[in-house]
Order: sequence, then C-alpha cells, then structure tokens
Amino acid sequence: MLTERQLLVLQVIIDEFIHTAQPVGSRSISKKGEVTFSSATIRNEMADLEEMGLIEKTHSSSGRVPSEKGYRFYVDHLLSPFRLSNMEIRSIQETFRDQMLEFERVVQKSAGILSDLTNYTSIILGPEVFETKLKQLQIVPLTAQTAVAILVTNTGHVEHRAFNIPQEIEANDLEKMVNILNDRLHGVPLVQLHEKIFSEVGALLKTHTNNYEQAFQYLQAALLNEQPTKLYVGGKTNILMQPEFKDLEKVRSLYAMMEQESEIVHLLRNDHSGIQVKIGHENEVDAMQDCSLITASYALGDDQVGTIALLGPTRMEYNRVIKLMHVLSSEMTDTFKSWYQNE
Amino acid sequence: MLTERQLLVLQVIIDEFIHTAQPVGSRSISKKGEVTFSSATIRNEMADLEEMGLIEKTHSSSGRVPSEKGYRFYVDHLLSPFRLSNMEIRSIQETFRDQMLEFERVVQKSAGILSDLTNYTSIILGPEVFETKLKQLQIVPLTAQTAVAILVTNTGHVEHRAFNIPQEIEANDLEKMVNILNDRLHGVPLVQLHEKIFSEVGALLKTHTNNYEQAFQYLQAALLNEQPTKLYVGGKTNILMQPEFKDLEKVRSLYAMMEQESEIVHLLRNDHSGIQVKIGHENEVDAMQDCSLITASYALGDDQVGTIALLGPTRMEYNRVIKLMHVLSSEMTDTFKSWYQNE
DNA sequence: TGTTAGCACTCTTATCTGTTGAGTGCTAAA
DNA sequence: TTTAGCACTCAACAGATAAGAGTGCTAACA
Repeated sequence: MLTERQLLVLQVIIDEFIHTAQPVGSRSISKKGEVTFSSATIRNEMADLEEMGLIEKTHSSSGRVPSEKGYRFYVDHLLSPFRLSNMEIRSIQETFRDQMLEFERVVQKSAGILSDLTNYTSIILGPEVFETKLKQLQIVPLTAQTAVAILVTNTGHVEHRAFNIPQEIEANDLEKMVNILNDRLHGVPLVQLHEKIFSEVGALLKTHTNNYEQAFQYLQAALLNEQPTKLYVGGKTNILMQPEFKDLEKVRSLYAMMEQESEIVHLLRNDHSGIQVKIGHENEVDAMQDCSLITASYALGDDQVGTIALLGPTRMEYNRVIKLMHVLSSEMTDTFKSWYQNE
Repeated sequence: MLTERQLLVLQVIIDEFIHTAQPVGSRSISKKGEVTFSSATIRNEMADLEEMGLIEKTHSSSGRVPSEKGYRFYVDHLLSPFRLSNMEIRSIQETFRDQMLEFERVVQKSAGILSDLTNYTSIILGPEVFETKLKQLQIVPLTAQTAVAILVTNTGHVEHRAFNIPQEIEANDLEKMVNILNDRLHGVPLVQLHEKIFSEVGALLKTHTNNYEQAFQYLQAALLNEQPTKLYVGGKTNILMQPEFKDLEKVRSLYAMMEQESEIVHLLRNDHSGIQVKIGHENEVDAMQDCSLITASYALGDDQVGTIALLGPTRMEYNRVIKLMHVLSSEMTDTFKSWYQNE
C-alpha cells in the first residue's frame, strides 16, 4: 500500500514525464509547488516506488520514468478530472452543429476532430451490421450492357456497384426482379439478406422471370460482396511528431500494422462498454509496445455498437484524452439517436 | 557536347547511384564490365562532367553524385529502354483482368499496383468533370423527416447525400420534383447542372409544385456541394523506406504538403499529354526539393483527361518507372474506353 | 597526344579519451 | 523521520587520433 506522499511523488513524476518526455529527477520534483519536502526525502520515496515496479531508471544514475505498471496505476487511481478548454469544447460542438445525416460523414468528422485535438492517431470502427436494414434497392442502367445496383439502408448508408448485364437478360426482367426484391426485402437486416434471398424470394423470382439463375447470380455478386466493417483513421501522421517515434523503424512497423485492417478490427472490438485503456504490452501486438490504445464505444440505434479508439505513445495525456473521448462518444451517440427517434 | 566516353561515365555514375544511394568513385567505375579505361582517366572525365554541372561532390574528396541537371540529362538522353519482368507484367494484367465497372475502383486499384511495384508514392487524379453526365436522380425516403438524394452519372459514379425534409413539404411534391428533374436533366453534364436548374427547370418546377423555393433549396444543397476532383493516393508510407528520408523533418514537411489537396491538384494537372518528369527544384514546392514527380495522363472517354503521378526521391529508377507508368496509363485508358464503346 | 601509375592531400567515419553535469544512494547529523 | 552532504555513476559532448576512400596533379609511357 502506498502512502499519501508516495502517491503524490508518483503523480508528479508521471505528470511531469507526460509533458516533457524526459526522465524526472528528485530535485525537479522538490521544486514543485505542491511538494514540501526535500530532494533527499523524495529520493527515498523514489527508491521505494522503484522497488514496487511503478517507476524505472533509464540508467543507473538517471532520473525516473514511469513503468507500464506505473501508468496502469496512474490511470486506475490517480487520474485527476480534467476540464476541457473552451476552445476544445467549442470545436467539438461546431463539428456536430451542422446537420449531418450520414453515418460516414459523422464518423469521418469525429475521427478528424479527435486526432486534431489530441495530436494522436484516431481510429473509428463502424458498428457491426447486425441491425442495419435494407431500405431500398435500385438498378440504374448505364449502357445496354451495364448498370449500377444501388442499395440504401435505413441508416442513410448507400452502397453501389456497377455490373455487366449478361446478354440473355432483358431489361424488363431485371426491372421485375428488382420490384420483387424491394417488395420482399424491405426492412430485412443486411446480414440476413443473403439467406433471405435464397430461402424466401428465390422461388418467387423463378416463377416470374426468365433466365432467373443468370440474372440472380449477377445481382447477387453485385450486391453482396460487401467489405466488412469499415475503418476511419485520422491523424496518421501525428505519430511522427511524438519524440518516442524519432526512430524510423518503430514508425515503419506501426504503419505496417495499421495497414492490416483485420488486425485492427480485432484489436478494437470492445465488448466492455465505457472507456478502456490498454497500455504498452497489454496490447499484445509487437509494434504497439510503446503505445497506448484507448477505446470507447458509441451507440447507433438501440443495439448497434461501434468503437472509437485513440493510438498514441504510452506517455499520453490520459486525463485529457479520456475526457475528450467521453465527450465525443456521447456526442456521436446523441447524433445517431436523433435519427431514430421518430422513425 | 559530350564525348562517347563521357556519356558512358555519366550513365554508369547515375545508374550506380540510383541503386546504391552512395557517392560513386572513379575506382568502382573502372571495375564495371563495360568500362575499359583506368580510374585515372575516369577521374579526368569526371572533372569535366563536374565542370559542366552534371555531377557533384558531397565534399572535396568524395565520390560523385548526380546533380539535378545530371538527372535531367539522363532522363532526356540516356534512358535505356526497360523491359518489365514477367512478374510485373502479370500483376498489372491481373489487376485489370477482373471486370471493373466503376471509375473509383479502377483508379484505386491502379494507384495500389503502381505504388506496390515501385515502392514510391502514387497519386491519381480524377478527370475534371466536364463531360460526366447525369444519368439519373433519385430520392429515397428514410424517415418522415429525412431522405437520401442519389445521383448517378454515365460513368457509373454514384453520389449521395442524406438531408432533412422540411415539414412544409409533402412527399408528393418531392416526388413530382424529382420526376421533372429527371425528365429535364438527363444527359446534362454535371458542371452545367447548377445553371440548367436555374435557367430551364426552375420555372417549370414552380408551376407544378407547392413550396417550390424551400424544397428546391434543400435539394440543391443536398446535390450540388460536390467536392472537386478527387485524389487517390497509394503507398504513402513507402517514402519512409527511402534512405534520403531518414531525416524525419523532411518526411514531415512532405506529408504536410500531401495533405493540402488543392496544392497537389494544381501540381499534377498536366496539360502535356504523354509522360512528364519533374526533377527536384523543377517542382517549385519546397518540400519536394529532393523529390521527382512523374506524371502521365490517361483518357476517360473522348475528351476527359486525368493524371497519374508518382512521387519518389530524385534518385529514382526512371527507366523502369516510366515504362511502368506508360503501361498503366494505357491499361487504364483501354479499360475506360471499353465502357464507352457501345454506349 | 591521350592514357595511366603513383603520390600527396582532403575529408568522412569510427574509436577512444577526458570532461561536465545531472542524478543517485548512503551516511551522519538535526 | 527528515535532511544536508558527499562520493559515485553514467550519458552526452567535445577533441584527438587513425583508417580508408577518393581526389587532383605530375610525370612517365605508348
């Protein structure tokens, strides 16, 4: 168990290190306003803190640096509540002020504002598509051989895909088919689309159109090869500003990791609601040894959940960042909620 | 005027430097197979080449490095024709093999393959929208208050935007309006859309719908705030691999530049058809002092032209890269051409 | 006259050395 | 229990030295 004084010393060390990125010495601690005892006393406390594994030396006569365990303790027990500046609050509010009615736009903007305000890299993960429902299906012919299939969801999301119309199919048939599909599939969740088409609609289509198999196959290819959940990244280059990444090799491996979308998705999926902090090695991935990842969830409708995340060095302004993500995730949730209120 | 031997020496120096990134000394040149004379002779020739400003020393007793003027000369007069490897040809062909019918997809893939094969950064600029024509307009209601406006062009491009329906407007009116717009605006080039709406269609709409101004205003806001030409970038992080960018400051300023889209668009717009090479300071922009930019154009339809570009260090594999861009731009042009053949 | 061998000279790079300063740990006194 | 004082450690910096790569020049050679 830590004494009051040890807590104070630990807090000062971490706060100091977070904004200087330099090892903190006993003398510089003793000069802080809230500290009333001498550097020698502090040295003793520091020795104890080091023994407990909360701080480390970079070499035998250097100042101290927080260890991962130290950060963990700091995040769990020492976070002082943070007040955002007026400027920060204003720029968030401004972002959400203008009516945004598409999911993509909201998320894109959120990622942007988050990385701008933190100077770290923000990553936002769309919700799993469980509850997104089909609103309308549409086919727009372009030429005699080509057409665009368009799919609109209840979230205002639009997917589209151009495709070739095989010669055997008449425009007439295509139109019929779309009508049937629209009729039968309206309101069906996207994840069930595939199965529903086969089970319920297939037979119906067969009786009404010629060349059913062909047309159907094409349509399906056009509509159902959707990418999984999308990632929105902001401030990728902010990493370059952090002194801990002056080593190009680290930057490279981090960027390499970020290009593996599936990896990231896996990393971010956050079942815990609320805000979660993963520090250094808690992240498993090698390239993230020196990074912390903070994730928070937002809600889209009643039971769809997405994740917003922030990637920065372990030496992160945890209190500010956590507050910021809190504000942002509820701002996002509110925005989305307003869409569903009177559906 | 350069002698045969000077040409050979210059060629060897540049070729060598391009793939070692190290200053080239007279001795290492004399050891090359195609060189039959001694290092002393080469030193004399090098002195002459330096006098002409084609090569430089990094310090008084170092080997030589090509100057920008040297690269210029190399690109203009010394480029040996390059044969792409089977692997390279195959991977390009494979990219274009599967039917792609949307502009975005083709361009995205092209940017990807170009940066992958070169390890530089590729940038592709869409054509100016002069000739893209409206194919169809559509409005899909989402809730009582919101709807998505969808615009399809003859190139298979789909724009969409969700918007609020003001209470004063009835769904009925909206539908009428869209019908009129579709009727009148089909085939109109996008750039004229704005003007056409006002001049021709406005009056017509007014007589047929209530609350004309309101509805109209909203629709316009939803459809016409298009972003200008889009940029597709591939291999942004490849820059980190180049030894000339081990200095983080350079990387940072280059990335900063790349974030200014308008700057890039301006830089790339390439009126010259064919391939153009800009070396180092020929690029004006400060951050690109150590870079070369190679641009080529591709055709979309009869008179729309876009640009593909490659950004790398001045020490670039010019012959390979130029060949590659040649192949790629014609591959793109062919793909697009096939769309218009039997429209 | 063009080419080449040889040599003195230059400059970079790496390694070693000594110095400085920040910071620690320990001891003894308050 | 706290603090002053002191010896000790180590990183960082600045010269100094040596090795190596490469040049320019001169003189000899074909």
